[in-house]
Amino acid sequence: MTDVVSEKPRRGRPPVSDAQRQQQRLDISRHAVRLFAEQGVAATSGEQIAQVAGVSERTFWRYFPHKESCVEPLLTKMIDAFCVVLRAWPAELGLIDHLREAYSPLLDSASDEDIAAVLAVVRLTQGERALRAAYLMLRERAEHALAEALAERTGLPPDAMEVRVQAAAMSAVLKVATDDIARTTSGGVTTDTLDRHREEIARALRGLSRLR
Amino acid sequence: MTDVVSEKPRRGRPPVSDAQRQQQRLDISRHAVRLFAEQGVAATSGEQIAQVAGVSERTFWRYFPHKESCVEPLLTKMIDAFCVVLRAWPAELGLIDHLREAYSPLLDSASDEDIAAVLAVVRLTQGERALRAAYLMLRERAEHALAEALAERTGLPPDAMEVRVQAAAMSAVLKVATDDIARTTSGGVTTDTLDRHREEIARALRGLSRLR
DNA sequence: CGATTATTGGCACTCTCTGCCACTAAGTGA
DNA sequence: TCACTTAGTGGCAGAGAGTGCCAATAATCG
Repeated sequence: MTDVVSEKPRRGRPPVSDAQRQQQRLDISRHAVRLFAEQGVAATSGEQIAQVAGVSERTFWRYFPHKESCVEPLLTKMIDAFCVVLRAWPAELGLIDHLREAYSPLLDSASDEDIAAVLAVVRLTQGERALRAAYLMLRERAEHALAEALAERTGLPPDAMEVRVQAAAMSAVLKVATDDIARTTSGGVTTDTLDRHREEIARALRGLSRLR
Repeated sequence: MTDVVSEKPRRGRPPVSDAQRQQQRLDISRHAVRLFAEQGVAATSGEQIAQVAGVSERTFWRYFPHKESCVEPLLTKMIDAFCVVLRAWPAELGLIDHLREAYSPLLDSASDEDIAAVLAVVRLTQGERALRAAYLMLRERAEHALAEALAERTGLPPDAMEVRVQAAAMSAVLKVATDDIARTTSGGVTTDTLDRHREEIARALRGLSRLR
């Protein structure tokens, strides 16, 4: 017994790969978000989402423990992308400059439709309390990721007060900027939507440091 | 018709005063929070809360549209108190100094039991997702109040980007500090629990301004 | 193919929350 | 005091959210 966990003769049907599961979730997510936007969250039943997504209601509830978590896959896609950018933040560069350099590629990594869908969700959260709550939970998860990136950068432990405070502040700034972009971007997503978002973030970060 | 709204011959049973309604909500809230802490949120049914609070289940659901909103009255009591302190923040004083002067009276305005209950709730939100979501929603409501105070102080409109950003950042700092206090305060509430909280906030605010 | 394990779908059930209606409570003017 | 009017309460039925359980199916290996 050289390795406790590797002792796997592996018989029977193998579990579905994690990537495939994520893909399936994302798929259902897109359907759900469309319905949410068209009819509102309350008026969209789990049964209906399952139906348009082509799965049984039972499996739908297995993929999403709560109805509102349908927005999760789409939103985390965007938030995770931002975290990747953050983690690549070189020590010698200011954050704003780094964003200007690295944030644009985000446009390429996601389809226009997904970006539009994400903005639609954020816009929805302004009026739908349940969605807003789910959204805030996701942002807090992102806050932890942000704290880790910050910790790595500064050498402090990720649960150090200073790290957590700065992560929380940056996360809050991101939230405000994103809300603003979502609110003011009514129609389709053009190339400069994300450019505007990046500049908005940069501006907000500058505004933050002016806090006395 | 000197006044459009005052034209009220007022017949029939008058509505209960707002204060009375709040009191009733607070009352139920205390029962609910105790049950939540003892058994967990999921294991506590609306029927049970209604029973120990001495109202019918139907009226309970009228007072609280969602089970988790039972924590609202207790939490807003604390958050509102902080907003009052903020609104009294004189222009010539630094925030940290102002807190040191004005925050302590909070101790007098609420009973020890309520303070302990609030901390218990915040501690609960660390493990109970549904409660955390409700908590974050409340904090966001507080964020708006904070933005208004900030706007009044600076003369800017409350929806100006700079105001919203700073309010969001301060709100986030408050959240982190409160989480920390709730986590480290295991037993009873002593006089210096809030003192520690105040200093924690002050320290966090200083840490915030060090963000580059 | 047969054994084995993962995933799915169906069914029944509990719990949350709402609409509706009758009933009681608390006031008004006659 | 009695009608009258309005507000709040409780009961009941029902839709929807979500879960546990089990049978059916799918995927893999020998």
